[in-house]
Amino acid sequence: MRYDKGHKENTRRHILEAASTRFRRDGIEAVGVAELMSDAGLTHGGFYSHFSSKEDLVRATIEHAADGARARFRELMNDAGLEGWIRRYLRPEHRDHPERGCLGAALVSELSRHSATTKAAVSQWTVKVFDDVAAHLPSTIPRQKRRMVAVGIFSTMIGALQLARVAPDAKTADEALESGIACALQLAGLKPQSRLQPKARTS
Amino acid sequence: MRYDKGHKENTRRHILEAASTRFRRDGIEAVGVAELMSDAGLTHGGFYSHFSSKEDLVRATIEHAADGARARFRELMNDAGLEGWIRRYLRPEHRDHPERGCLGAALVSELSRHSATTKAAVSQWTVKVFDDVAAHLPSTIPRQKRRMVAVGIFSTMIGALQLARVAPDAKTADEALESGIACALQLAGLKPQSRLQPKARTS
DNA sequence: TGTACATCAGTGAACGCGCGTTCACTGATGTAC
DNA sequence: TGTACATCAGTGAACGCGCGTTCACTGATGTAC
Repeated sequence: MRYDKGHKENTRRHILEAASTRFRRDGIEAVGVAELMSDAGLTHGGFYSHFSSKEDLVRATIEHAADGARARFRELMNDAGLEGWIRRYLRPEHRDHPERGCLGAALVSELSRHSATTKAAVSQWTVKVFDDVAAHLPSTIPRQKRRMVAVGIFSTMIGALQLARVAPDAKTADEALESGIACALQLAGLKPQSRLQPKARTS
Repeated sequence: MRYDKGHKENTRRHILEAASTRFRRDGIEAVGVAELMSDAGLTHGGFYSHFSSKEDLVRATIEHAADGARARFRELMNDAGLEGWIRRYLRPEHRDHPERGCLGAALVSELSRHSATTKAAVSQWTVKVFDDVAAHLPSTIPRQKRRMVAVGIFSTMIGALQLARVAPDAKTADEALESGIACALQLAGLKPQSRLQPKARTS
């Protein structure tokens, strides 16, 4: 068969989305190219007409996921503000479904061992997160501290989510999320006296 | 040859130490059993008289590393206090040498995809860290908030270290560490007005 | 309008390789007699 | 004291398997004439 204009680009996007889900769920190394292509409804041989190597796919997946994440970040920040974003990032559904969540939290320690090019793709995304968070901090945070606070808030969030994911029981896992929320809010200068329990939130 | 009493236990410890270093440097999945045994000066066949599987080694390595980490934590906490520990954890040497540093920071996102038994080993360690940190918080932190603050501080630290490790340039990487220190200290109620620069520290 | 050819996304067999694991074996030494 | 045997940590060849990557091929359709 011969394909529509735009067909190949569509296929590429399908592969990227399959990779994004699989990588977050199982880790990069644990997922094979053949498995991935089969998820996208294709056979493995065609992979190399889309990407030059698996590592190239990893880089492209990070960039693809970062674009999506940033768009969702902005939407949410407008709807629910910084506090809403923090609570949403650290809710139990996010902990329990890494395959639909933050690629950074799912893969950061694995990615730190990848190529400089791949790490640069991650870092371009984290730098944007820092900027976005800094821009939404309350005006009580002095200008020269905003970036530092933004980096600290995101460190707390990504760390708390990962600790929650290795917790062996619900109590420890919930505690990690709740502590992350309370501490991130405190750093942001929001509700320093806030209750420990996060509000129940739905998507 | 026939071996000394205690020889086998010694060999086991050598394997655990080789695994601990290699896993932190390259990730668990990237390191083969044969490679590991060769690091320990042995051939791969003998591996299974020490461990029932690679996953069993992973669990044992976490427990081994946790014992060492806790001993070092206590020593440092007595010498330098909570602030000293935070600064030491987030110093550039730790970022640049994961193979000699915190196993949790190096492997947490990979470990979240391992067996429940393995995750339980990680979590037993994190729970002890939380207890140790909570016990060393200044008395200004109210009793019922201490544990939450301890969890938040460690989340910030482990998150900041990982973000520093994916940073593509020295400036971004240093910023992550410095922000982590400043925010961890603020959460701990230590020097909320502290400078952004960490003190230069040596081992 | 009809025919021959070019295009090119996707197919699937095959490659060399390293993985985790198994197992028959080695050989130095302790023990039984 | 001397000899035969048991022990057991470690050896290294071999297993089946799945990996990333390559490549000759397919076949539906667009294009040239």
